[in-house]
Formats: sequence, C-alpha cells, structure tokens
Amino acid sequence: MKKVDIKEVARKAGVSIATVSRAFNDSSRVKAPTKEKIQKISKELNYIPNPIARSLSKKSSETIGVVLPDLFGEFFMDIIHGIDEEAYKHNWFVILSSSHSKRNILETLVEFMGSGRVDGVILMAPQIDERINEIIKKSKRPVVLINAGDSVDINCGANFKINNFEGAYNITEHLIKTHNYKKIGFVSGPKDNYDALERAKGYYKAMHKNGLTVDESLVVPGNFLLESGYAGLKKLLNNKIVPDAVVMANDMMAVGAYQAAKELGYKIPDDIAVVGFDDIYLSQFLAPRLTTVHVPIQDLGRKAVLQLLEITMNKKKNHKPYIETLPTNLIIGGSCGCGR
Amino acid sequence: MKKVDIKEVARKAGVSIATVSRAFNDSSRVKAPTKEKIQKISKELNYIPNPIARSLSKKSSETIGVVLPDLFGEFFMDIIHGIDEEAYKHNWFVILSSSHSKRNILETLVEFMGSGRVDGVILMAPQIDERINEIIKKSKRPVVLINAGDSVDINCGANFKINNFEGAYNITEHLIKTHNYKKIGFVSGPKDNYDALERAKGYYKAMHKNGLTVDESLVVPGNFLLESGYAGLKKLLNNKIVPDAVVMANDMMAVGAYQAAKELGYKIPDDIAVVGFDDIYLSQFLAPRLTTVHVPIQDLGRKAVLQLLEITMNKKKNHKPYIETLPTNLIIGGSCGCGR
DNA sequence: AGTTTAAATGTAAACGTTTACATTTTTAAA
DNA sequence: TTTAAAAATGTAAACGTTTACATTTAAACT
Repeated sequence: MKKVDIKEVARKAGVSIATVSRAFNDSSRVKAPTKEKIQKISKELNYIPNPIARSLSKKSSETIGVVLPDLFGEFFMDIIHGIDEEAYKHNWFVILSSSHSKRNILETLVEFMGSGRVDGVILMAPQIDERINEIIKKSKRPVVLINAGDSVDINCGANFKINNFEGAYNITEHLIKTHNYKKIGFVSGPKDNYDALERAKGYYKAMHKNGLTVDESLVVPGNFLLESGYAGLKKLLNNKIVPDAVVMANDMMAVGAYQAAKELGYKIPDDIAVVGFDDIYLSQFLAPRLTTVHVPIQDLGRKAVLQLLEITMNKKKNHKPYIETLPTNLIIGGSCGCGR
Repeated sequence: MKKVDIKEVARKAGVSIATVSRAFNDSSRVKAPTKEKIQKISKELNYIPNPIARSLSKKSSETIGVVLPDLFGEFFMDIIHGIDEEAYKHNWFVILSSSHSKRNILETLVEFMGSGRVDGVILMAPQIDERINEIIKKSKRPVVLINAGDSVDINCGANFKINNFEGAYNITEHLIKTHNYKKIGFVSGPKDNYDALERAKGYYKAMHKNGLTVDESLVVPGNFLLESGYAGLKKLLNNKIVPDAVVMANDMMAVGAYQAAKELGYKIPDDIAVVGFDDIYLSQFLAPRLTTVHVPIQDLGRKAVLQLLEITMNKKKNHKPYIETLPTNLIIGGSCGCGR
C-alpha cells in the first residue's frame, strides 16, 4: 500500500492537481466526465486526500475538541454519546480530552485553541476560573460551553445549561403540593458547584413560595457522592426535627440515602420520602423506583455540536453568545409516596 | 491574538526558523542561552508550534484513533476512560469514533489509516469481517485490537482480550462446588458475539468437568439486553426441569432476571441462584448483591494505548502481534447463595 | 598561530493540500 | 465565422513546520 498523493492521481488522470483537488471539493467547477475519471482513478489507487495537509491549507480541520472535567460516570458518557453522534452525522471528528487535573484544562484549552488541531471546542468546566475565561476571550476559535454558570456568557459562542433551578423547584413543590409534606430536608451538593447551587436555590424557593420555613437543621451539606448521601440522611434522621421527606441534590446521594434508610429501619416512602436529581440509569432499579428529575444530557451534547458547527460555518464576527437553558422533567417513582 | 508563527519567533529572537524548531524538538542541538531566549520569546508571544504543520512535516500526529462499536453502556465508558488517561499521560491525543453503523467501521478505519490523522488505531470490533481484516492487513499504521476474537491475530499489532472462558468457567464451578447446585441454567449472549461464545464455552466446560450433563432446555438464548434476561429466566422457571441456579451471560441480563424472579415470586438466592458477568456498576446495588465476574475494562484501554505507543516508537517492522488475555476475577455477592 | 574537529546555526527543500490568478477551451451571440 | 462571455483547467504560491545539507562559529590540538 504505497503512498498515493494528489500528484499521482493527477498524473494518472492526465489533469493537474488543482483539478483533482476541485473534484474532491467544490465539484461544480469541474466537468462531469473529468470528475468521473478522477473518482474512478482515486478509487483504484485508494486515494484519500490527506486531511492533515488539507487542514494546513484550509486552516480548518473539521474536528471538534471536547474538554470535559473528568471522564467518569454516566453523565459524561451521555454527553460524549450526544456529541459523537451529532458530530458523526455532520462528518466531523471529535478529539477528546478529559481534564485529569485542574491545570490540565488550561493546557488542553491552549493547545486546542492555539493550533489548527480543532476548529472549535466544547468545554464543560463546572466552574470557570479567570484564566480559563481569559483564554476563551482571546481565542480565535469558537467555544461552546456546557453547564458553565453564567459568569462567562460574554466570551463564549454559546452556553447550554440545564434548568437546575426549575427542576429542583418542581420536585420540591411536588412533595409539598401532592403529598403535603411539611418538614422537607435537603442534602446539598458541593458548595462551589454551579449545578448544586441552582438546585439548592430551587429547593429554597419552592419551600418559601409554599409558605414553608426551612429550619437550619433540615439542610445538610453533601458532595454529590453516594457516601455523603448516606451520611446526610443519617444525620437528618437523627435530627431534632425529623423530616418526612428529603430532597437529595443528586441521584447518587439518593442511593446512599436508600442505604441509610434501610440500615436505620426506615421504609421509603412510608417513613421518609426520598427524591433525587439526574435520573441516572441506576435510579430506575431502586426499590421503590426513585422519583427524580430527568436531565437531557445527550441533548446537551448534541446541541453543543450543532451550535458549534453553525458558528464555524457562519463565521459571524461578533455574534452575541447563544444561551439556552434546557428544561428538565419530573420522573415520578414510588419514593415520593406516589402510587401508594 | 494575531497569529504568531515560527518565523515571527525566529525574527524576534534573531535566529533562523530551523533553530527555533530545534529548540522545541531536539533541544540538545541548540546552545543553552539561545534556547532560553527562544523559550522566553515564545512565551511572550504565546507561540505554540502548529501541530498540523508539524504533523504534515513529521508524518505523525501523536494522535490515536479509537474506533468502538457503539458508544453505549459503562463498558465503553471504562474503555475510553482507560485510553484517555493513558494517552494523556504520554501526551497523546485521542480521536474518538464510535461506529454508528456497521458500514461506518470500515469508513472510519479507512479514513484513519489512509491519512496522517492518526498514528495508530485502537479498534474494538466484536466480530471482524473480512473487509476490516483486509484493511488492517494493508495498513501502514499499527492497529491494536480489543476483544476481537482470534481470527485476526495475524495482521494486527496486538490483541487484548478478556478471559471470558475462564471467568465463566470459574463462576459456574463456584455454583457447583461451593453450593452444590446440579441443575444450572444458562442464558447466553448474541450468537455472533465473541465474548458471548467464550462465556458459553466456559459454562459448558465447567459443567462437563464436574460431571454434570447439560439438558438442552437449560440453555436459553439471550442478547445481552435486560429484556432478554427477563424473558430468559421466565422461560427457565417455566421449564420442565426448573434450575436451582442460573448463569446469565452478562449482568444486564441478570438484572432482568432479578425482575422476572421478583414477579414470579421466586426469592434469590433461596429459590433460585443467579450470577452474572461483567461486574457493572449497577450490580452492587442489586439486592442481594449480584455474584458476578469482574472484568478489567479500564486496563484493557490502558494496555492498548501503551502497546500502541510502543509499536509506534519502536517501529519494529515485522513484529509478531502481541497477544494478551487479561484475567477476570470472581465477585462474590449474595445472589449465588453465599453468606446465607 | 594554524589546523582539525566539533558544535551551533542557517538555507532551502520537502510534507500534501487549497486556491487566487492566469490560461485555455467551450458555448453563445452577433 | 468571428467574438465576447462563460466554463474548465492549469500554474504556482501559500499553509507552518521539520530536517538533510551547507555554512559559520567555537573549542581543542599541534
């Protein structure tokens, strides 16, 4: 399989390399018979235009860089799935880089941006610090953010978010209005996490809107990990004011809560109702099925790609960043008390 | 942030571009003070050598292409995780492509191989057909296979597999020797899937080795999906010969089996023991925890990368393909009857 | 100091495309 | 036919590096 380049094809076809190139690109400018001959010969020789050379010349690579905080959990799986699927549909490639360390986000970003390696990047950084923001601002290439808070809207090409607030609000209100719970606890996520913060806000808002005061002791800190959900619920169940329901800031912690409840002999939802957030795969297998908030993660990935392509195509200069907040929806299981 | 290239740096540093290039590559050949000056200036100008141009010139991209059958389930997550982690460690990039269709595997492979886009590819194709095999053979670039059966050992650079046979053998034998089950059923995976076949073999072998005959009706077909596990167990429980234990060819089907058992009022493991294969995340949350076979998936990814890098570095001409079969290990839960 | 050798740097030709611009061929109009 | 306009093709200069090979500079011997 010796190397075959455009010259070879041109020679065999009796045309110039420009014609060959055109045959592969803007086909309208080359006569049909010529094009056919070139195609035939290319097939024979197994010729594929070298994408590297092409990128160098065109200054674009038809490749998207994807930078994710850490490659773990189905959340990221789904994002990647969405991205990959959409990118493939449009014949783009995806370069993946999960940021194995904080510092690495920067590095990768710089590497991506500075070079012709990618035409744009999809960045998911839970909280964007100043340096990252700086890079995005300076960058020639479009950046589409996923779930990145609002502080950075200005510099990016687009920012897709999940409506965490609404989701938390709705599920909390469900507990209040449908089930008439009064003492509703909350186990929060990491303090510096954008999603976590929004979810907390949603919980508070729903409580207040419905005339319920939130006792200090009803809110305990968590970190999105199973163990902290476990510890969180235990703490709540040993509280002076024992809640009759509890909102976990994500499903993993809800799983921990299930374990804690079981251990302490509390039945869900009879002794205590538990709800989560994320609708992870696992949640449907819990008994009773977890009531939670579904988050359209794959959509997030897909939309990010589409937006990035759009920006890349249109080359709009000083486009306003496009901001979209995707809605969530309530998944009713048995853990809130429904279907009792 | 206007473009800054090697010429710009060279000019500012008062040296030739060759020196700049050397300063960035084989540093030993440029005098220390010069190098420092170049580094300083590069930093000032935010210069990063254009990887595309570099690739074109060097005919290598420090990028690995990863082709996976489909981007779904944690199995693939783990593989990607392993690959990404190891690649990052060695400063390589990863281009991802899940093959959204059969035909696409070919396309992607050709695209990857023919061009300078990647230096090598990691391919996971459950069953490799002739055309794929052909491409691998012809290819200039190294291919490392993951879990691809043995038919293709000849052409690739390496082939990493999971010891499916051993895993299935061991878990079946565990049921026999530790628990003294005699009527052990089996729900198989897809007929054309390499892993599935090996697992089936392991089950049969363990049965025979321990003097148990396998009644036809004890083996029912499945397809690795939850539903088929559900259907599979139901079928077995309605059998003339009702098994006292059943080996599911993977964990997802075991989850289905749990649902079927529950529905029919069979208690696991008292009425029927169930074991799985894969040790998926979910399996630890089943009640009782699923007894299963752990598969070192991340290792698979990591090893594949390492091997690929090695091949790329050493440029061994006609190296024998490196073949390694990774061992599995038994995860004992309550579903087999242990800890009763 | 002069000569040889080694180290540092420079020059210019790749690498395989794309694409303005120039030229030729074809088509249409006069 | 001739000529103008349009379509097809060709020529050659980018794109930003790396790297043989050539040249200069420095170090090490006589």
